[in-house]
Amino acid sequence: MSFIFAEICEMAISKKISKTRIEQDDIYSIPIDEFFKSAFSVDCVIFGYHERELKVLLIQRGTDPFQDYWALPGDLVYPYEDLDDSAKRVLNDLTSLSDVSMRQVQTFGKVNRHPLGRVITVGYIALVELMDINPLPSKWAKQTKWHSIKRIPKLAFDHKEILNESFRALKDIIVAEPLWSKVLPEKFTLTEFQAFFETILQREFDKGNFRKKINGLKFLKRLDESQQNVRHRPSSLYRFDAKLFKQYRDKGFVFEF
Amino acid sequence: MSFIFAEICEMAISKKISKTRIEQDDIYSIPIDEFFKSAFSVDCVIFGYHERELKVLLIQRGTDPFQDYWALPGDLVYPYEDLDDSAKRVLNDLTSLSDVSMRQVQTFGKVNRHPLGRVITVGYIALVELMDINPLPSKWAKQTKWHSIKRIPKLAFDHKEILNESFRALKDIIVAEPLWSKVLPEKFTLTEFQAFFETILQREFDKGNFRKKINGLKFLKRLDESQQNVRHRPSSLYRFDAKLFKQYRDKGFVFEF
DNA sequence: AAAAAAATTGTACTTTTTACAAAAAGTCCT
DNA sequence: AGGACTTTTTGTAAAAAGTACAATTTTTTT
Repeated sequence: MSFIFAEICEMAISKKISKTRIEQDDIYSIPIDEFFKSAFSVDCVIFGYHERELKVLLIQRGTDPFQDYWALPGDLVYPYEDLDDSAKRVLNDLTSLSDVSMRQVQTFGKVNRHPLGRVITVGYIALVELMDINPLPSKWAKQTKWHSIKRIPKLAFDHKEILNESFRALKDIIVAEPLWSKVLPEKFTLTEFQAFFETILQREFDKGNFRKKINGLKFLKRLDESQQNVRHRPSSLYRFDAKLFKQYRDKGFVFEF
Repeated sequence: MSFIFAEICEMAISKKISKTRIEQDDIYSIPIDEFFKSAFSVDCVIFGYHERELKVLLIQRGTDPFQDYWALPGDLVYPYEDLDDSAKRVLNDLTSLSDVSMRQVQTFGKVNRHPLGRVITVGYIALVELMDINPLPSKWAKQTKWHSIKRIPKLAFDHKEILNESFRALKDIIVAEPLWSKVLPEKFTLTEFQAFFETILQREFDKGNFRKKINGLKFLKRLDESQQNVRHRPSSLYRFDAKLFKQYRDKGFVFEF
């Protein structure tokens, strides 16, 4: 299954669906049908993490409006589809990932945010390990590419605003949700663990103090193994225990940095 | 101007707009128009605070579906209306308040959340001083009433879930936004200030330690006045300085309890 | 004048944070 | 083998923040 938003846009242009907007005060003079000449979409901010680098998966639009602009992947919500499922579908179409949870961030509903009609869009985010993914080409996009969060090009529609809010939301979420477990290797060092937070929160921590803070968290289980093939003192490896973490979170645990 | 959602529902029943749902996998077999047979609404959780009491403004539905059930006030988003404005309109229709900011919380988009068709709804919250308001009767609701947050009746649609998420969001927001300034008298005592947080966060603080924590916050300006007509030692009065608070917040200030 | 009520201040103790330093455990090079 | 080097790991002392109360103050009421 693949995206159809672009095609609907083209039909909208030719058929002039929803192209005229009513701007009057007497609500009763608006035909009932007008309330249904609108659509909702989802836009997905897919963050990719790999070795201290945070990137965002963008597509380059192949059709008007905003032809050739970079944009967030997204699509209209299907009539028989739950909103959350719709975001999952977009992710799956683009990356073939199916077990990644998408998290709702915010809804954007300015009247003129889409030039072809009334489209309210819901922003979703996900965080994935960049190397797990081979972004699929999509017939309505010229290309699909990872962009460093530090160098985002001009984006179509209000996608820059959506991205900004999403990045802010990501920072809030990683202190409460174990997103690192989807992104770090199964066995990881505390330095890698720290780097994850430093990259996303865009600040640095004192090594000793960071360790002290996470020391005693039982869901980070120290193994009897060490790093191999490093040219310095090897670090102990740790493993994430999802069950124990669940207990922590149920009691209200969040990281506090 | 008044609500029309109920009327549209009735027309939907009689005309059977959107009553059938497509449940098939081949997206291309869905007529394009079907994508536009959907609507979005806003639902508003209007919290009212007054003297250590937190309430929610609910309406009792006068029409099907969910006739006689209590529900959150809400309406369809008009075709020419920004999403945020739509929430403001609902608040204004109900309370005549126009300068209260509504804050978006979350969007609810399950396919079957509305029995008459596909309606995605966006939840908004506001906090107001209960006594400032004389809730207006509305012709499509049997009555409008404040309900204590501790005794919420069974609600229509998925409104209980919306309310739960909204209350959680309110707790998050009051540590960052000066909502108390909309709800406390212009000159207030530190005890009143403390009671505000205790009521909404549903926990108690030590008097002395609470004062210590907010001591030195320059946006709480101690006045040369005291309480009058109390049967005990009168408390000093304080005033909120919005300008100074803005400086604090711009530097990332939040209350931490 | 004493009692009562709540505001306000103080105090001693514990815990957490912060900034650094020192020690440890490997590899690399001569 | 031994020292240089790099990074991990542990430690430590001072500062700051949080906690649980107790004592004091200021007013009204009896």
